[in-house]
Amino acid sequence: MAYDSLLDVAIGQFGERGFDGASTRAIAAEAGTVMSSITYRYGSKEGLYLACADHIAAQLGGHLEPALDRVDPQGPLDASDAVEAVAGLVETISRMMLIPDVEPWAQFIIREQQRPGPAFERLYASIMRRVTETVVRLVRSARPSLDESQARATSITLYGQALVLRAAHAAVLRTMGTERLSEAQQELLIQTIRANVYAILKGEPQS
Amino acid sequence: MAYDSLLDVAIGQFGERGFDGASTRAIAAEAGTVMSSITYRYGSKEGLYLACADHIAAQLGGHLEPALDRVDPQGPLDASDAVEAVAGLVETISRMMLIPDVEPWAQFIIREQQRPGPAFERLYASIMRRVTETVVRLVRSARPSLDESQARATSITLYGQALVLRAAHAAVLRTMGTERLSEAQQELLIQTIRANVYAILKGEPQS
DNA sequence: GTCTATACTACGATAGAC
DNA sequence: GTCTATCGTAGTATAGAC
Repeated sequence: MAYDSLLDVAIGQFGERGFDGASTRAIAAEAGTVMSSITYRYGSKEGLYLACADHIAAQLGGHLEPALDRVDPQGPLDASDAVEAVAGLVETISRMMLIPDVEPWAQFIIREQQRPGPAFERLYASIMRRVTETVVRLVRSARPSLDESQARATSITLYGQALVLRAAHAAVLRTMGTERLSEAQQELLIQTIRANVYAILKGEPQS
Repeated sequence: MAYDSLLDVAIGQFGERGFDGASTRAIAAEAGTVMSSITYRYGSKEGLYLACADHIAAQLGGHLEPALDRVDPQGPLDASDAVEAVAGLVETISRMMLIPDVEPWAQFIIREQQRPGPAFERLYASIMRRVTETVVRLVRSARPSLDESQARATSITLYGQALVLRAAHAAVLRTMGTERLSEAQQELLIQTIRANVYAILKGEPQS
């Protein structure tokens, strides 16, 4: 149990303070053990960091893979079914961004995106790639008039609407005029995003 | 000149490595001076950090205030003019996100958003607030059927489409299948965002 | 005003007790 | 396996030379 506790604490610390800023001593102390446990279990501070990335990827998978499985194995889709599928996926991602538990993961990933290293590689290969490629494929089904690049650009903007809830969390709170998002405010944001997905994917007559 | 150089270097280092990870010695050395200059000029490492926030706010203002001035003093707007104004503002913000010079500022701000402190306070008060409030006001003109909360939620999602270009830069590059965004790819992303703004703000008949 | 020298603290890693 | 003790390095801050 000390095992998982060490990882969870480390994700929080790395996310909050960055790789250099986080202290192995502080991580170990918060997890109720001593610094040399980290060396013993993970070899080094960097080993712990990579183990955090793998742990996050597994947790993200747990949240997203059920939704991905629901749309992934299917063949070519009817356009309006594809719109529905994208809206559902983006909603799932948006809801995830609002779960308190994912806050440390999100901070870790956002940090890692700014200067991607081996940890980002693992995250991308294990879960992010599947999410983006699935959305791109669905967007192409929803709007066949888009070419591959246009569908990829559109997918990025759809993702951005969910991402902003975490990446600019402080600004979101101020814009909504609160210190904590109420249930109703969260639902309003999610339904707004969902409506935008429909507007974006249906906004142009399909050829 | 050593003055500004110290700030620019510090913004890059703080953005990249975080407050704790950045070293005053390294910052001073990269700026061609010694660590004690920082103590002398800014009092402490934290004083330097706050000075960085003010410097960034001033630079952001230089990029955004001309566009804000263009739409701000006007009274109630025709809905389609308001849509046009929002599209122009979001485009300005999106283009800013893609300028190489703003990368260090963006990293600094994103970091600060994850655990906002006094530096975020300064950034928000001096420039971010004006941007968000202006967009909210324009969105309400563009879609009078939205109430205040809905307009705020919509504004957040519009901002998210620009933010993702920086906050998830590594994922954007992979999704677009490149290691650096070409001019054409940048333009594609911006035009996609612009089209989305139109789709979102015109997507519903106005009451 | 800018630098050198230094005080003090905390870091990651390792060796060895148990 | 888990802890204590310790090494070498690097951090911020300060005092004082020039």
